[in-house]
Amino acid sequence: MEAGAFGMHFKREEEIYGEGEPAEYVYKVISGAVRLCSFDPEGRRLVEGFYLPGDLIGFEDEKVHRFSAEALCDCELAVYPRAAMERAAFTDKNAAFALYMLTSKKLRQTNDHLMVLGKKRAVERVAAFLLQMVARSGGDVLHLPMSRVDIADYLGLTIETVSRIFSMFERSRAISLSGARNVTVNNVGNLQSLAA
Amino acid sequence: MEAGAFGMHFKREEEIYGEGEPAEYVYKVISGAVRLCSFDPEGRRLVEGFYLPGDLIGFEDEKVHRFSAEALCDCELAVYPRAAMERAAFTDKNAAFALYMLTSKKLRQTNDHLMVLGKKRAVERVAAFLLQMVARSGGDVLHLPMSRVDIADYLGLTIETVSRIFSMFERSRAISLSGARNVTVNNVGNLQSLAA
DNA sequence: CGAAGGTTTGAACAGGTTCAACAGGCGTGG
DNA sequence: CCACGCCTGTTGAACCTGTTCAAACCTTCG
Repeated sequence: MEAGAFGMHFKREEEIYGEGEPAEYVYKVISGAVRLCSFDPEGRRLVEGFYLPGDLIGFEDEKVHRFSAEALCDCELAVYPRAAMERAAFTDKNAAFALYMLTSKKLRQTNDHLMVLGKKRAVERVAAFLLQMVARSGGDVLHLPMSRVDIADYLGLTIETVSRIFSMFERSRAISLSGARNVTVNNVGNLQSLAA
Repeated sequence: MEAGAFGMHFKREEEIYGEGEPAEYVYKVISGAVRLCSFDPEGRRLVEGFYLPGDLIGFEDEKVHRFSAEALCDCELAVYPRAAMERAAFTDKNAAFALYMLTSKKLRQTNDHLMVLGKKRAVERVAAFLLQMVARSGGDVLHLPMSRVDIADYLGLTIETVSRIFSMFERSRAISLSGARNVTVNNVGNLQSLAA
């Protein structure tokens, strides 16, 4: 998998790959952050997820990307030709097994997301989102790389609802805000009980 | 994969396996229908999907089932020991690749479900559900094996909303009902435009 | 045949959306 | 380096979709 890898830079809001394009490469986020999203026939956008350094994208598709990938901020990616990976998966049992494990993990994450969109109220969704960011960044002080629109489209809500709930959390001292994107989570337990 | 397979029968509402149980077997639906579901900490139930003859369940988990599987009606399943499959996946490149393809397909389905729960209105969700049933049964005359509660928990709605929308579709002649579970889809195009 | 559970329907309610106006921060250019 | 302008985010109020609560109606299964 390391063979043939090369680095690539993308600027803020730049498209890494588009929905429907042939899946030629797999990418690993080195620095920065990426969002995956897709549009329904009415043009409504769903954000599938956010990807931080260490995360892999582009492998979940078989021939064609079912999401578009966009840089949330300037970022650096390692790029792997997909053909080589497929070939490896087809001949090397370890590669194929690794690919299965990867897809299986992605499926697990998607199922969690499904539970959030299917059964949680707005407050629970936002709390779950913040907890997820805390867990992934490994600290209580967050600099969110994504906008309110991105969060809303990820949680199946509107920007107004997300914004209101951020404000509500700040009033209840569960979080502190300094600017819209700098969030300190003061009380993880509090959020956990809100996330249900 | 065929080696070591055996058949098993389950009665209506019987549990095939439970959430959290070690994933010892993989099952293929031979006859009848199955639902996969899981519960959130508050006890709210999400139905992950419905499985009809030919469908495979239990393979998407690594060690422990993340869903429980229950028989919607009396049904017959082919059972494969999971250990053998894992072993095959670990040693046989074709088996591992097949498992990857299977998981990848499941992931694609889950992403579609995600779009429905994240971005569709109630009418669109019910229309999408009916269209999916038409596509899978291969005919316009459906006998739904699942209750309104199951449909509601699958679509992230309440039984009342589902029931009302079925009635609405009947009034608009898009479908005909004879009993709650016998649905004839009269106008697929109509539903498609409603599903957005 | 009768009881129990599932379904339909109605009416009131509420959470989240929509529409609208304002505030604030950030980047850009002077 | 500051000021301006735009874009993002916040807040408010009215509205609407879907929920909740409640009652009647099947229907199906023992």
